[in-house]
Amino acid sequence: MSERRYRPDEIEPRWQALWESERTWEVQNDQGVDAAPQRGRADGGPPRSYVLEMLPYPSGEPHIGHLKCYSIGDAIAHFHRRLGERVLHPMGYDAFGLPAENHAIRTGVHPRESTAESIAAFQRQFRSWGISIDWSRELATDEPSYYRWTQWIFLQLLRAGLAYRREAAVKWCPHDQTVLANEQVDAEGRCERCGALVEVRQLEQWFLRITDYAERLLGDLDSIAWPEHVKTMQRNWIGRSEGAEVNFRCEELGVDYPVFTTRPDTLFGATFFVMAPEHPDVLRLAAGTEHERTVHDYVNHALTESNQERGNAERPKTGVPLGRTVVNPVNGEAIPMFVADYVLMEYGTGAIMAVPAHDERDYEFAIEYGLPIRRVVDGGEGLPYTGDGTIVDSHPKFDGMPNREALGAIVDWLQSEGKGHASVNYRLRDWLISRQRYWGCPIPVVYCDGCGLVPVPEEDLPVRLPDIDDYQPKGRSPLAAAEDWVDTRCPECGGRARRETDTMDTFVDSSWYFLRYCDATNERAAWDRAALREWMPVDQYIGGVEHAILHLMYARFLTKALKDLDLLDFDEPFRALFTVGMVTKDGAKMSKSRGNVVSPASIVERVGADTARCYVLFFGPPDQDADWSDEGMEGVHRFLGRLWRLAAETADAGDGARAVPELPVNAAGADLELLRKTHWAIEKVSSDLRRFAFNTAIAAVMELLNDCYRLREDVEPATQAYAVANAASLLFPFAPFVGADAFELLTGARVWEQPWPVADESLLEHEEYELVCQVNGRVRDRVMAPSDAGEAELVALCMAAPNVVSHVDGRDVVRQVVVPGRLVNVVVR
RNA sequence: GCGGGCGUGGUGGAACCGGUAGACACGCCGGCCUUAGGAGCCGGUGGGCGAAAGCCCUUGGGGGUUCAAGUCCCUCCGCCCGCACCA
Repeated sequence: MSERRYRPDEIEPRWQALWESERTWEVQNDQGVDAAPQRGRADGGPPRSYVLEMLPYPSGEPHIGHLKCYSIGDAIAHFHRRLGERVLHPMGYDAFGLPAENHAIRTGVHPRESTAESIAAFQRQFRSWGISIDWSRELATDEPSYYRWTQWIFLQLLRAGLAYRREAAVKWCPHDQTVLANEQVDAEGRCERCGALVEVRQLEQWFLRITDYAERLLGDLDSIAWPEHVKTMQRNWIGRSEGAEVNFRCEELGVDYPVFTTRPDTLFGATFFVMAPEHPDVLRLAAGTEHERTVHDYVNHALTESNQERGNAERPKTGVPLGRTVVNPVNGEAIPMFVADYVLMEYGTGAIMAVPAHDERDYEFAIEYGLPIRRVVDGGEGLPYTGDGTIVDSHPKFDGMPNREALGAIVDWLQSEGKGHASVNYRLRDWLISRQRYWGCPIPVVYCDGCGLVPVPEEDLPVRLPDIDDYQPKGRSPLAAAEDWVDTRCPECGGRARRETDTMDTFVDSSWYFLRYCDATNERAAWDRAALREWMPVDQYIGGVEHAILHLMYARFLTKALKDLDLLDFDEPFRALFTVGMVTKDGAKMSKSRGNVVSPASIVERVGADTARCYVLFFGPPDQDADWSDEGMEGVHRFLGRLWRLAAETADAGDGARAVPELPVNAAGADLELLRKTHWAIEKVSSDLRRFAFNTAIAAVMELLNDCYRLREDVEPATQAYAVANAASLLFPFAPFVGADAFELLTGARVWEQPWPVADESLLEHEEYELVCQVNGRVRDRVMAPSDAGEAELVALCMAAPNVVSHVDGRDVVRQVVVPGRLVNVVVR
């Protein structure tokens, strides 16, 4: 036998070069304008599918997490291609963003350069990994040819009133010197990027009206095939609450203050009223009262506190009286007003009715300040009581009713009296997209002294990001320093105007890139609608669970907004989602500071890309976190070597006439056994691929290969060639280089041009099987049983099994449970 | 506190619908081949008792449903994730 060695360093570059020169993975859009074929249409050619992994943020070199994500996506893409579908599998880069700018601040290197360098590294490695990308559609969000259309989308939103500008209390990161979206502030009130404690500032900012879509963002979750935990996270984030809005009137000022409550059934128990320190009327209310000074001080103190301090539910409740009262509309009672920082301006109306008997926070406050507590729901012992019960001491109309029932009745009554109405509240806030940073997409508006805010005309797009020298954050956008750029003409009156100097949150860029891939080179429009009809929505989206809220919510929102603007034809961008688990090392997240980073490039250099790809798919279910181990990887490497060598040996031993092997007929003995194993593996890998069980799919190919080795002395050469070629074919989606090379050695053919193998039903069946014989549920013996045996025959076989006989041993047989194809359980007493 | 998930050999994991627990791989042990091997091939490997046949135990703990439970139900323990002063 010749000494053949598996040499990934020779095999892999050869196939890379072929796929690159032949542009193997490119797909064309249909050109016919009228055709605008619907996806999957019977007469529209092969079915299509759109397989997409989240685009990477190019910073430095790709890491193992990228390798895992793109190995998953690539396996799915290959599988669908070989099932006969036309697969769109593109790639791009989320190239704007803070890290590149911070790097520029440190080194002076322009973000465009460092980003381009990183993109080049990603391109190199994606090719070396053999990811089957349609490179003709490649994009980067920092290219004017891309962000031109990001700006165009902004203008459409602006015109529709979905983008707006207002002054607001916003989250400000003192380190990065920029405002942040709510979503970019973590639970401790820290900037998600740099970890600095976030402050609150009043600033004029751009917002997108995502709250208009809260109900649809929530409801449409039911229509998409996403992991339940991601849907749950989005539901929590949207935070829908049903209740009522009720007006409390301050007679002294003649102003109505609406409050939102989820418990209108407890309205009669309201004994005081609380406003948030940020409420615009707080100072006005206190003015002229003896409390003016203390309110002023309290509000000032509250506003300077960090979110972290404010957000701590554990600390004692504080607040001060406003010296005013409001009237409870249900009973005409005047109750005192307070300002307290446990009431949030961002939620509801910034004011609450306080029902200390039935709310823990109000209770705590009432105890602290000696306020009356009035029970109106009879139920469990002790106060506060937040459970259900019977309404008491409220109003003859409602007393005695179960509180859930009273809730609706009270809302109806309020509504008929004009004192309130049913209402729904959301936790979701409008999306703040202004960033006082340089490396982002310029917001395409100008400010004219005469005309005010003027959108840049679409024909003048893109508003190009100018080059600057000084990236140092100064509390306003570094762009403000580019005077030549800021000074411009008003598109309406031609007079002097100044450009908007804030840039957009990078999440805007990544909220529509999947649309651009469908028509990536279109210079006249962001997309041709027919191109979107061909590919969208994405059939399978793949990416890290860390984007469960931010990116995935924004992309859904923008898709719905664009549909409402009649710019596309679907409501949801991603039909199915798969979330990729993290790769750790020694149980911890890989990081430079820990020194536990596994570099894909060095792994590929050492053992080849196939081993690296197969291993990240083999070492556990892909949606779970998994720990990297070099030893585990060696096992996969050995397996690939075994496959390749057996393919080479089998080819060498043949007569040189290579062809895709046909299924050998009339096989028996070892030949039949190996053919059965082959078809078992075909079935197993196919079904495992459909459920993203790559680890068990690869294990099935290992089993097949183990049998090829075990039986190789006993089978015909044709049988062996058939089995090994199928092993290579099944492995191709996970290890494309070895898969293609081994298959070619045996057959002379290109494996990716072969249809995915189909298991032969007759080979999946056996004429007999091992029947498990149980006595009282415990396995006592195993006997061979004919596959077509009836229940009576199976019982007889089982009862005759030696070890069953000894366990039954004259005891009474109560019953026999037969599971054909599996077991017989004899129940004795 | 609310919501979601998880707990299986020395290790990563498998068992998809309640039906042979531990596939596959790592590690370890043994054999073969070789001048040599950190190469390759073959075999063994949950724990206990036993010469063997076989028996007993075993999926975080306890209880239950069932002919049959890793899987379903209850309960407790531990871990992970998301949300959280959200009215």
